Amino acid sequence: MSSENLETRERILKACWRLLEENPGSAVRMSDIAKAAGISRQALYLHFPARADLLVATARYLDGVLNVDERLTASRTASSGRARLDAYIEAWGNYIPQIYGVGRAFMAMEHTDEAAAAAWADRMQAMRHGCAAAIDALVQDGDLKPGLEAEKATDLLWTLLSVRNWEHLTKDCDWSQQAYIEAMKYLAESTLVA
Amino acid sequence: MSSENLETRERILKACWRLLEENPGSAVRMSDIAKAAGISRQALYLHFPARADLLVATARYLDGVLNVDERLTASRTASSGRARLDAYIEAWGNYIPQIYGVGRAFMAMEHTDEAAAAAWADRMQAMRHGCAAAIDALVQDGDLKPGLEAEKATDLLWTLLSVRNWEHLTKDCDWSQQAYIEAMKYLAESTLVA
DNA sequence: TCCTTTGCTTGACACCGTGTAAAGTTGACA
DNA sequence: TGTCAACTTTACACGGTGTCAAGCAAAGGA
Repeated sequence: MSSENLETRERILKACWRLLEENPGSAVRMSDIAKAAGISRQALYLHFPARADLLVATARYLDGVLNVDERLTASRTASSGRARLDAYIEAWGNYIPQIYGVGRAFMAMEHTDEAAAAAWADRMQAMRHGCAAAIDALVQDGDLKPGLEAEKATDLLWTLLSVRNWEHLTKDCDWSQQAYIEAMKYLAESTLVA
Repeated sequence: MSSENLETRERILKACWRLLEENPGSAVRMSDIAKAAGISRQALYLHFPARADLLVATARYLDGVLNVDERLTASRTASSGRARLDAYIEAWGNYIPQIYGVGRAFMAMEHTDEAAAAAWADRMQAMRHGCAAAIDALVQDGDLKPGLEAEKATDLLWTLLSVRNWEHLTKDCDWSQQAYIEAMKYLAESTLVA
């Protein structure tokens, strides 16, 4: 039964993920997810007491399936600060499209749901740590732009690499993923690197 | 009666503006606005058939009161392309905080309300024209970064100057307005100007 | 003076999506 | 046989938007 439980749970998470990927932005309701998972709406609430909880679980599930840690730690092995910055931009920038559906759902809820806002802010804070580490590597090499504090540089990189900016460039401006990555590298390099 | 009508309308718009400024992000309901304007909720619907219409009218009202055109056209008189870029960043960047309340309300509605999304997209498109004009001035001077197409440069500037980025830096990163303006000028100059 | 129109009020209600509550069904397993 | 766990069905409360209908008060013209 407990295994059945886990199977159902995973079916829910997969369904949630799929629906969010398919309709990024448009409202995906609890009833839609339940239907897609092949269970009743109420069974869904037995597994996840609130919509925000389901989103958080889906995000964690994605982290596991997509191997975030591995992707992002790859950038840590870079030899120089510059290389590390590039690797980080590439890793994170290519991760965004895969979490975009869930991220968009979080961002839509942010305005109304305190828990969702906190969960998303938390994930973005974790991303900021990656930015800080990349900037730190630059500092170690003495390659941070002169006159720029590490803290400010981190904030700038964090802002540049926001999901919103990715959305804006790839959706509103119709840029390719590759063009986005290259632009981010260019922006980061020309504003943060000595 | 017609003058009374206009007075009421303006009272509504002012109340709406004030409430959105005071509670940026938090939910401002139609009933809140009606109460603040000193009328019944239904009278509010007599003036504005839907929440989105009220937001649109409030935005237009702000444009008039705050003299957007004058602010933004000031940048057109700049002597050089570089100066014009700086002037535009300053004008728009200092305009953002004043429209932030309304903007935030629009952005919160974007996900659910088609009309609101279109209205906000329209306003942002107008802002893009300003970016395009600034980039064009750079091109005229032969000062656009070599290898960078005008279209791409416009998209980049448009993205950099998004309300989201202003929000991120001043709210999430706790930057001062001045620091924001300077950073934007720095980013634009070092990535777009030859 | 009466009558119409205008701008508003009060009160009720439908709709939608989230979340809660309660009672019933099914199958595994001791 | 009985219990428990996972799930189902049905029903409902709540909050916010938007609609509908009836009524009221004051301005202004005949």
